[in-house]
Amino acid sequence: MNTRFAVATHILAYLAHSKGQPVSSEVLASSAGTHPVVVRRLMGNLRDAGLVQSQRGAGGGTILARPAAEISLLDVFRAAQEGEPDLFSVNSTNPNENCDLGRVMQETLEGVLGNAIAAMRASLAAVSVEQVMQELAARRPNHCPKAFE
Amino acid sequence: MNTRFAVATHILAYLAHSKGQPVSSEVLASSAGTHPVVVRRLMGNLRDAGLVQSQRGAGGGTILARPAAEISLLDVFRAAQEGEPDLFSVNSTNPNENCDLGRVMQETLEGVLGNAIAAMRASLAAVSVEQVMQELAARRPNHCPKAFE
DNA sequence: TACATTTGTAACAGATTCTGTTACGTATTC
DNA sequence: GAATACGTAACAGAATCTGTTACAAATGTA
Repeated sequence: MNTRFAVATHILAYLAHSKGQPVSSEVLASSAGTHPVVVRRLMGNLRDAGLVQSQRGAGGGTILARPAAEISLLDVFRAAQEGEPDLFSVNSTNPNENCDLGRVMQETLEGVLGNAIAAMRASLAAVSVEQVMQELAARRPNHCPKAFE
Repeated sequence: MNTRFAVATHILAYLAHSKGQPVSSEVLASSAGTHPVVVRRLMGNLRDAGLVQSQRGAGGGTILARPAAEISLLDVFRAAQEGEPDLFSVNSTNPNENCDLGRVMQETLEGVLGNAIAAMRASLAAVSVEQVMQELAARRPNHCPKAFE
């Protein structure tokens, strides 16, 4: 699993914490331990998914497009992985041989994994960004004022 | 997800089908659509996990080390990914800054995903290699004699 | 014994992916 | 008009994955 999901969740939890106040990509990148362009790149996905709104120019930045309680981690996961190869797909080799055993194998495995994938999605859908933000705040009482305040 | 899981399942289903008869890496590779060395490399993992037994020399090859009904896809998954970075781990950046927000975030996300991962493992554990082999056989009545017989 | 077969393993190339970084145009505020 | 901040393209370095070659070791057979 790439870092997109963790960074996106980090960003959204931060935005949930600074209610309404636009946050710049530089501040978010500093908190998430990455580069501002990486944040802005991810932000494109979150914006397309309707999770955040950005504003250019001095004093600009990004805010949540809807209440943090109404953004699930499944929303975040889908937005972060949008346009990427499906993380849950069963990769097989076996291109277009004269035999379709590869395809049947892939379908069989996908059928086997179907229930597990649905369970994972349901688990992500049951947790909101606000819950994550509150758990983070609870677990770090007075640390790192620069990173998450 | 890399192709190891699919190839390993393919190999074991094949071995389950050719009961007791050793199968060479060349035949397995031809069926799985990959290279014999790839099969032998994977076979090292399956051997270490106690799922197969190999024999060198003329007439050698690989056989299942225990009945196919007693090998779950969770066994296969674990063996195939052994030594690889954990597929379910939440990768975050944030090395060793003065602040441990990255670690707390990772722990929080891993806590959130814990139930989903457990559900996925349970789903894999509930399916045996024999079931996969039978489903494959049922879904391809008379095709590809060279690939799976 | 000599030889063919097959595994075990190391080493490397090519492709792909991911992250970080630089660069620059555009929009917005003061 | 200047400073700020986003949006996006482009590229480099690292890492990963798969396929491939090469070769030693083991095993069965003539």
